[in-house]
Amino acid sequence: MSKEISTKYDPSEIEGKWYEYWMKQGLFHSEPDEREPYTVVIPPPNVTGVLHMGHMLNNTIQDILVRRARMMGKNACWVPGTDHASIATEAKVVAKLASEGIDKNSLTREQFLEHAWEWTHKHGGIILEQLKKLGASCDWERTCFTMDEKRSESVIKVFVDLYDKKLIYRGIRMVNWDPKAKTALSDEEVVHKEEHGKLYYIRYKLSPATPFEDGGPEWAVIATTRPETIFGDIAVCINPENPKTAAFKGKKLIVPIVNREVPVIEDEYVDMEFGTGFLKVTPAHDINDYVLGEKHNLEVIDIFNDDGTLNANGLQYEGMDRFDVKEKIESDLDKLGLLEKVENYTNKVGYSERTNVAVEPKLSMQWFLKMDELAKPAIEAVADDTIKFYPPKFKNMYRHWMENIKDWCISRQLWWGHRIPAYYLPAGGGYVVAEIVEKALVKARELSGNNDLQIADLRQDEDCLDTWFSSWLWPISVFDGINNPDNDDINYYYPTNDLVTAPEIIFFWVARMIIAGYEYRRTPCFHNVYFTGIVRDKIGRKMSKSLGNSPDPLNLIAKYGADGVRMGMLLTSPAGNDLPFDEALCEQGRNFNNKIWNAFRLINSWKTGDVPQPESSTIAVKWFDAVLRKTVVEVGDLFDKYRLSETLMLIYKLFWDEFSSWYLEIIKPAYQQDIDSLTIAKTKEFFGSLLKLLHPFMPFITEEIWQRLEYNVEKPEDVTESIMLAKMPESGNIDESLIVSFNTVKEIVSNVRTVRLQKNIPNRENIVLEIIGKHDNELDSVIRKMGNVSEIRTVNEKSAVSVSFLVNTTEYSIPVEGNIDVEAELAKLNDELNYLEGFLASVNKKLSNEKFVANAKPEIVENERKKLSDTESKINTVKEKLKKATLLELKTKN
RNA sequence: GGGCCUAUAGCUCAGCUGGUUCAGAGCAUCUGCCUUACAAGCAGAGGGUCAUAGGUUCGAAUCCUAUUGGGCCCACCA
Repeated sequence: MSKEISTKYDPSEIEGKWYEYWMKQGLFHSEPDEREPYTVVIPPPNVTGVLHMGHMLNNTIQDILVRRARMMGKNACWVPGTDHASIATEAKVVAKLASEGIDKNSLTREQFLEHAWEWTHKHGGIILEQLKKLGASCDWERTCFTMDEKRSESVIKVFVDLYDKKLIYRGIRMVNWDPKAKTALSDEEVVHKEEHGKLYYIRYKLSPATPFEDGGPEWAVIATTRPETIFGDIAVCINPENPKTAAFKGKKLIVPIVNREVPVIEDEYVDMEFGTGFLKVTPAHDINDYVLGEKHNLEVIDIFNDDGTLNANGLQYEGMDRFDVKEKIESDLDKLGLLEKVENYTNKVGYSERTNVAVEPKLSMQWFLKMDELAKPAIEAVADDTIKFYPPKFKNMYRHWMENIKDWCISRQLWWGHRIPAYYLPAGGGYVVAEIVEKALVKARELSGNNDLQIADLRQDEDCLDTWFSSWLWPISVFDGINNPDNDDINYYYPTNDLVTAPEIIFFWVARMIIAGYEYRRTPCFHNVYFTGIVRDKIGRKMSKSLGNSPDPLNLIAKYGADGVRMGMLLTSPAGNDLPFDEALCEQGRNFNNKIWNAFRLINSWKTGDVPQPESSTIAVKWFDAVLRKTVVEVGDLFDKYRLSETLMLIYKLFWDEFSSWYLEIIKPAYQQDIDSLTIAKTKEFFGSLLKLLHPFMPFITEEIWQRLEYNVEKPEDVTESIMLAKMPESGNIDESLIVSFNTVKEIVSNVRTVRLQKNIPNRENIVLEIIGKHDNELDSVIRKMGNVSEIRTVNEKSAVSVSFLVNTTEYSIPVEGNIDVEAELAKLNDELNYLEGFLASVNKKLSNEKFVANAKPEIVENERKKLSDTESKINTVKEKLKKATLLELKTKN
């Protein structure tokens, strides 16, 4: 190792080298064995996605947990994979086709899927390669895809199973319909825009069938933003509590133009303050009206074609576009004298993200999963902490949602996904559900009693399943536990241990996985859920592609190294809190890398010689050993609480402050002197322990230095054993008293340094330290070395010209040359006295308060008494100093 | 509108069941240093009425109530 080592740590070569080495050695791979398993399944990113800061954070945390578990002697297995993300991927493929001038609607399902697979193969898995740059220690041999063979089979199997359990049913539901693309949209694909529209006040005449006895009003006035939907009106609703509309209870009204007689119904849903208090009920074209309609058992009249024009229910308006009808009907109503007034009105209208046309609520037949029974064990598991949430505040949210859970609409009008295994018989003959079409045929023949039915007679449902319907099985399906519920992997690795994910998918994903876990394994699917925050930019905006405010993680890695970026992310991300990301944090991470690197350079440069161990080194070794053990305990506690930021900060301080600034400085031999063999051995051992503690956070640099430190090697091929296989340091007995007395030493040294700075005494210049009072001299060798003190002597009277300071109740004094600023000294002492006397007064006040002495716990009262005596003694010392200083001032003046 | 969370140094956060780890950490700032590991560094210093107003208590950053500000989730008003 005679080669010059750079003063700057350069991660660029090192990181790639070690990742390759780990892979080659198969260190990420796990097989069941007799060790305790530790399992994490990755939240599968979109198969065609690219790495963003959210992934960076999420996967860094997983890697930290996994690497630590591995070094704690567990058989750690982190299963990676990707999600087919039906909506997002299909949208991307549609857009790509459109850019080539191909309309999705012109393709058959098979043709489209061919394009989609092509796209998936081309862009798929890029993100997994990016994760490797980050250092993710996933078991890549186990990589899964939600649409690969085993996972698809699992999904279909579960669908059939739930259907057979009568938990899946078909039902009508309001979907967001895009009349231009002629497709249903998910809520996520709808953007709400403020729109300046109109509010129409329309007269609905009273039906002659239900007249007012004594000549009441001729009509009810109804305010609506959508007069074109009157063809679908089936009722008018009022609030039963509303006095303004009470006269119309039980009456019937005539829908204008349509001339349909509809009842006045009553429901609390109606806002008494809005409009006139009358609400027209159009169940087919408004979600709330639909709910009302269901509740009151109303007929549903759909008035639109798929392209947004009116159908036959629109009477003479049939074939016209919805927006044209709106205008036409306004003037027609006006002509009929049924339009009372029109007001300007601003409301929010949903637009299709893709085609930018107003979304039309539309009823359609969908598949649903009954949730209430399935949810029960999942509610309990979180409530009783069988599954723990970090931070726990999300328990409330979870419970609230789960207790009000609605049936899950699992069908999507998309092609990219798992096609629903339902097969329709010809001519309204019903349908059957089966894993494969051959089985479906058997069932269909049974159902119809027609043995001549052929596969070709069956028509498979066009829809595919919600993406989450495959991801909810993820912790089970990655171990093939659906298809082979008793295989070795699932028996060993399941339940998984920790899940790391974002709180925004707590319902989409986390809750449903828990449900599936109980339904298919009767056990929790994981024990702990760590919720990360949202990565935001400096001004607090969520990082997103559309805002363009997200740095490219790979660029950051190139700039600061993966270890640096990992540390940057971790420094500021307590569980569940948002992470205001700032590149400066990566800089801090990089700087820390450099610090570690240089500590290594220092130790590496020492030559071991046949010299005795200096007393200060003996002490330093004992002391650091104690501090290290103590930190190991604290690190364990923090990990148990998933307080990763704090853990990293703790190790950071251990390395930077305790190890580098104190320990290394104490044991550092004088220039060109050798170090003793005892100290160097212990130092390397300490450094190794520090590297191990740091490894989960900063895998690359720790491996690099570990190899050089332990084995003096430069090439990975020379390696005997990776740090990944090393055992985490253990705590053992901690010499607490040494830590305490060392802290006093630190304080003394720090004061000495302050005096040097204030009095312009260069560090290389020796000083003498005088002690007035009680002092334990066991650690004096450390004070000598760190303060560059030539002599420490106990005196009764300190030197006349000196600067002194107080540590605990002992006064320390440094004789200085020349004059000292007595006035400043006096002022300082007076300040100190004032403070102490004020403090004393407050302590006295407490102690003279009978209620305090009577009610407070004895140890607390005792403590106050101790404070009292300590403060009194300090005051005496300060007064003494003041007296002398005053004398001195007089002397100098004379 | 319903529910949940939150407010502590310039920034990001600790501060556990009220009382010496009660006002703390890192970063940033300021001062002095190119000291033979590291200027991506070393040594030192300053900085907060713990959002506001009440209350409980011998004692409140900590518990309660209200107000204000911030955030999140759900439902979204014809």
